[in-house]
Amino acid sequence: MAESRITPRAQDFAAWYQDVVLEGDMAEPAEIVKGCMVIKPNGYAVWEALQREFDNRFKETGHQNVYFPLLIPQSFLQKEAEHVEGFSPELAVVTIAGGKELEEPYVIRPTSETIIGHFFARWIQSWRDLPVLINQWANVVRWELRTRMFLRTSEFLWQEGHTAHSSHEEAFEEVLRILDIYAEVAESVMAMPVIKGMKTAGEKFAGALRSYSIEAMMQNGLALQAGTSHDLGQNFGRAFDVKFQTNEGKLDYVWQTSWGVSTRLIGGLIMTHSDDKGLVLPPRVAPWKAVLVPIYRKDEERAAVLEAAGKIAAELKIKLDDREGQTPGAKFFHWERRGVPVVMELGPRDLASGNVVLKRRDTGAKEVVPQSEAGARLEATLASIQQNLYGTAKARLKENCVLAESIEQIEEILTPVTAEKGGGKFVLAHLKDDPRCEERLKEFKATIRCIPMVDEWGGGGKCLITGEAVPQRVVVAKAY
RNA sequence: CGGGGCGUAGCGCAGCCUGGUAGCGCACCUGCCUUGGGCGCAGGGGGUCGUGUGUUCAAAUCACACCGCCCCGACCA
Repeated sequence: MAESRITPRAQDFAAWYQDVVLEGDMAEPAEIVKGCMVIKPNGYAVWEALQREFDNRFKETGHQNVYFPLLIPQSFLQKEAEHVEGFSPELAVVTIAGGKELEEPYVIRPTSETIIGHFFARWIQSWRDLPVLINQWANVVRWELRTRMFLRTSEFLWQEGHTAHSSHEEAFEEVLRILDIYAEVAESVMAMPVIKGMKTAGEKFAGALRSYSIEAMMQNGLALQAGTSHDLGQNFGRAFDVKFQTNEGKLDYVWQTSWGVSTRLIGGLIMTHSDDKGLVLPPRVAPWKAVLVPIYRKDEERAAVLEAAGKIAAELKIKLDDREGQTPGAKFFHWERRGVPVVMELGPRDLASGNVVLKRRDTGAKEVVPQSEAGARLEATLASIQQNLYGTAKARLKENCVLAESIEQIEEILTPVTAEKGGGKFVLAHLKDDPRCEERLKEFKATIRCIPMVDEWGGGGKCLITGEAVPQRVVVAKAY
């Protein structure tokens, strides 16, 4: 009967996640292409919603979209020492094209700093050419050993912003401006609370001076890096000879930034809100805000109900599920699994009373409202769902941020944590940004996720490993 | 890439040990009937048994190799 094929979260979180993705019709593994996935309409529509939100904000802050080649000469990667070292293991390389071995192989872009650096050098001569503020929506390939749909696949979709500035101050402002945009979209659109912070030297982008990220907490307590913004300093400017003449007539290398969010966000969205019944989508990213299911027994009812339902659906701009041969019950389950925020019902009883039934996905609560107020009630309910999802996620994040005063205590908190079993926490502890600390944490598979930009955890102390004074606590967690 | 599991109809599985030419449930199609949380009955369609090689009179079944997926580990958005 009403048997959910979705593994309960408490039983196996990793299996639950996969079930939700599949049952929610978001994506499926591209079993013929290793480590890749097919994003299905219900999943791609969420990506399009996110694209719109980000793209609008990028445009509002002066960025323009561009497109650079998928293939990058292999030698380009090697121009920045740290960059090549960081990406080499995961590159896919094209060595043959047009039936002939290439003189110089192309790598399929894992990210575009290098090829963009090359063109920046051609475009930029004077301080008057700066800043350059561009963004591209693209696919990238990083050969991953272990993949999970949306969270880590060998090919994924993202946006990568690349900017060049005449001063470090200006570049750094850009880095933070973008990080704010990422946090704002995550929280207000995706209803996914995040912690903004700086990455440690060991976790930063290969080739960057400093990296910043937003870190979200999944329902199993694991951390998910949901967006990154990098201060590249002059590293790529030097590597690609991107020089400009200052207004004092001197030559200097440009100061660059790069920043990105990917389809991984969808994985984060799923693991933040969904439940044992399946996908739960915040209204602001849901492909369908509401679906109307008509209910009827006899042919006379059928005609009347469908006519009224069609009118309501058209008026409210929602989907009418008028498929034949499916019972209403089957339809309810269908849309529930797919995360539709509100499912409305209209049957003979409602026709007689002039009402319509609204059922919200997050709480499962049903409400009967007059048809004349349906539009207003729907809007209010959607707003309430959006708020409720954020509130729940925010409360979970708060509850699962805990303090620790020794490395053993951190270990004790995080050791039982796994992706399947959950139980994860964000442990706030005094640790220095130092390889010795990260080595120790690695023993129990935890990492310093970030050094929060806003310290809500009581300021400085002594590093639990090195004993040196540190200005604030850092976030330690197990992560995807 | 190492360890473990899996691969048979769209999905979930049985059959494999003990070789003899493929079956069940759901889904799908047709008809009737039903429809306020996964209706029912009757009839019907659909499978290179992941791929390849080998053993054999005969391979889903035995052997070897490869591919893919899932979980665990090392590497990462």
